[in-house]
Amino acid sequence: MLEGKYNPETLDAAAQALWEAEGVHRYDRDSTAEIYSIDTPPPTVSGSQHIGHVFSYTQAECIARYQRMLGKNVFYPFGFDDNGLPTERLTEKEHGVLGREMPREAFVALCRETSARYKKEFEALWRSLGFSSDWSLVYSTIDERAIRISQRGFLDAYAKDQVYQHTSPTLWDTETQTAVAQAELESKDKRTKMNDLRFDLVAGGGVDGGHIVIATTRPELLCACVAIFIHPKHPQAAELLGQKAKVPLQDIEVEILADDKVDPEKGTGIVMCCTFGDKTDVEWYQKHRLDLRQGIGRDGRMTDLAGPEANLFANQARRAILERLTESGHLLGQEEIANAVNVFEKTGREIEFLPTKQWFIKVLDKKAKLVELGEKIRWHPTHMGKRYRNWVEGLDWDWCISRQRFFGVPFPVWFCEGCEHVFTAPEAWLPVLDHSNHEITDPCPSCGGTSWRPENDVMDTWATSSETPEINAQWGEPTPPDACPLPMTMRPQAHDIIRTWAFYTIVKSWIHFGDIPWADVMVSGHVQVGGRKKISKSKGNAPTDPNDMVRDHGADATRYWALSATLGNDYVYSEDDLKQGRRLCVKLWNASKLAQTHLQGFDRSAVTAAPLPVDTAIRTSLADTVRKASLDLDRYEFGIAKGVIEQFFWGELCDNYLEMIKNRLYDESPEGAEAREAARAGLYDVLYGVIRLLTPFTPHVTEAVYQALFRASEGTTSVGKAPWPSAEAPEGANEATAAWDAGVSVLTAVRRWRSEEKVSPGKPLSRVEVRAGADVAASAAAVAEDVKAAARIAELVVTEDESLDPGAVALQSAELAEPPAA
RNA sequence: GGGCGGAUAGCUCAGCUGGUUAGAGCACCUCGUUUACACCGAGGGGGUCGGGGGUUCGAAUCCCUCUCCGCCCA
Repeated sequence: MLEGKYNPETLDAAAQALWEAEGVHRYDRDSTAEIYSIDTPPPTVSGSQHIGHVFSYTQAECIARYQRMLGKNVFYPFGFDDNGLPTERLTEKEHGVLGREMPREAFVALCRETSARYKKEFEALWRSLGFSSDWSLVYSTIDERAIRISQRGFLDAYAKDQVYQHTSPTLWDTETQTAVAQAELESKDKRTKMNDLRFDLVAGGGVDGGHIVIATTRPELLCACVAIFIHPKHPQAAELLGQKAKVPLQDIEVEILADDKVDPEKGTGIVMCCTFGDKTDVEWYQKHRLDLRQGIGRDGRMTDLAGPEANLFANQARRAILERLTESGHLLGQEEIANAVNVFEKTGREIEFLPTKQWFIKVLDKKAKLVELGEKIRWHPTHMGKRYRNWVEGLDWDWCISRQRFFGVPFPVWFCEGCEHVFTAPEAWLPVLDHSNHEITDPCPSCGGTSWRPENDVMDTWATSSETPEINAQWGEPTPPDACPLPMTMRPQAHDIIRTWAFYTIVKSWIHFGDIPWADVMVSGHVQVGGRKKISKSKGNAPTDPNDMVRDHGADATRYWALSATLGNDYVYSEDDLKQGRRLCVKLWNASKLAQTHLQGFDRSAVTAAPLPVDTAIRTSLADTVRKASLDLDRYEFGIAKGVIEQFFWGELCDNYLEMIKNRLYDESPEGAEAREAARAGLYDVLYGVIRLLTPFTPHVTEAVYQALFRASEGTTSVGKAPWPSAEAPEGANEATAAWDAGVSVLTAVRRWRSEEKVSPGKPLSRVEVRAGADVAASAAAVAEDVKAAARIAELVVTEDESLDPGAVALQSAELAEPPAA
């Protein structure tokens, strides 16, 4: 029974308890139905979830529910991305420790504890929103299965020659002291000084009096200067090429070389090359086979090469050496400029380039193939595919996957101490959690040595999260009890990580299977706050906490908000949407309570009465709504679908149909029995239809209605397992709809008259005459009784007026009924 | 500088394979408690669809251009 007012607090909990107890959302491993699998993004366990998570995850959840109601076997797992740097940094912050300053085992244990705690919190939020995930399929990227599959993925790539180890200048973060990948960079505008420095030219044995001027933002790197470059077409090129210059304050003479990468417009058109100030330096170092003079160490401090500035951090060294350059007269000028620098997204620190040995996955050699794969995938909205393509085409580096960190998936690899030959773990050893648990008994096949050194680096988080389809499919596992086939059906994710998560996943899938990882990608937008600002943790401008949202507005209203956007578009947070969602739930609750009073003891299967035109018309409208909503949901446009459904429910079912059938419903006389039965059947059908349509959006309130009014007769345990309603129009749809339209036109005319004349809708009218256009005049009679009921008219006269448009109605006269005697 | 979006009512957004007087919700104004619902109902005001060109019988919709905003890259 539906009793009292709509109360999401009790109703949400009851629905969720039912789903849990009945296992409603279990993936059915024995089913032969078509599988719809979703590669859910495992949220990063890095502190707190914000409303952006609720926004995008709910959008995918809506699709899961829709597909399930279409009869598909929905594989909808949940995962958590808890390995890697984000968890390390959270743990370091919470415990006031530094991973590199404590024993590795102890730090890893702390990380595990931290991630387990947050995981619990995360799961509680998703459950409170009514997510229809199969919680038995949950994974975490640091659990044994994920590690095993991640390592299997690495070994597969290694065996296929898709992974290599290489010492080269690598993107390096000096705060976390690890290599990072291109995708983890952000560019930031910084105010800095461009310094004009005098470099004296040397000829023969010494300075000959001539000099050149070089502009640099990084004078601290003078100690690492290895060459000077000039554009071959620079006016001074002919005279300077082949000469040498003395680096100010350093005991270094470097050659002046030509390269067309020098921008002749920038600075003086002559630049120094240091190892390494930026990416161009790296390119020149490799192309011109320059010396290596490493000025900055792994910890961001200057090396001994810096002389007096050794051990200072780069920015301190910059100040110090500028003082010395001023004193020595080498600093000729300074200008404040805005300079775009690359920083590591996790720390905000400027990236350095350090020559270190790292593991790389080959991507540059397969750009064309990756573009092609991207075109095989259906991107929703389509323009997101262009972003992927744009990223792939702009790649400059292979994918560096090794990190000099602690809490991550170990490389299942050892090196021969004698010859650095690589030993890879056999399959039976996976997961390799601790290298010391395994003993290599064979001698090195290359040098015969017997001493092996484990690889202590760990894999970057993305190296594992790029394997989520494989983790879901339980790729390579001995007995896959609930695996889904690959490629999966759909990947939901936000647009900012197309360049990372989507891209890396496609790379891995290509390497492992030569195929796409999923057929569809559903790309959601971001939540913004007033003024189209990005929500960011650092600004602390999140309008609300997701848990508060659910608590204050209910799960369904929260979902309603998230499902009000169009796919891929950023959406400004608005509390109005939450209120509107709540209103919809209240409306559905109240309409259902009305239905409940009239459907007591009603047996749908025993109905013999023929439907009246309005009953057929509302069924027709329902079918049309189903058709439209399905088309939108098929293309992942949940927001449009929701609008269509809402319009049907509120604007047609509540505002007109319920009003029109009220008299019939309340009429318990024997003469009215048949008309009443037809009305009850109509009410039953359209309400049952509309709660099913709304279930992907507001599953809790629709579940309450289903359990109270439909479960006994329909049989299915949950509305979430009920079949999606049919889009097939009933017999006589066209005539009925014409009659309905005529009736609504008359009804609207009477309502307008009441409003203009300030006559309460409740006051009965004894007689109303309207003039009507041809169409209305022809059809109105068929629905006259129901219109009279809704409009509270005793006698209705419709006269055709050829001067009116066919669908128009003009009220001619209306008479108030005598007020009842006091 | 390049790529991709966006700019429509006070606010948040639909509409954009060109075609009746450009829509919705909220907000605002007027009226009204009928036995599902005042978290309601009825009615109403409010927009030269960012600016400027062009194509067309006809443009919010297509083309060009400019301005501003967001994301990604350089």
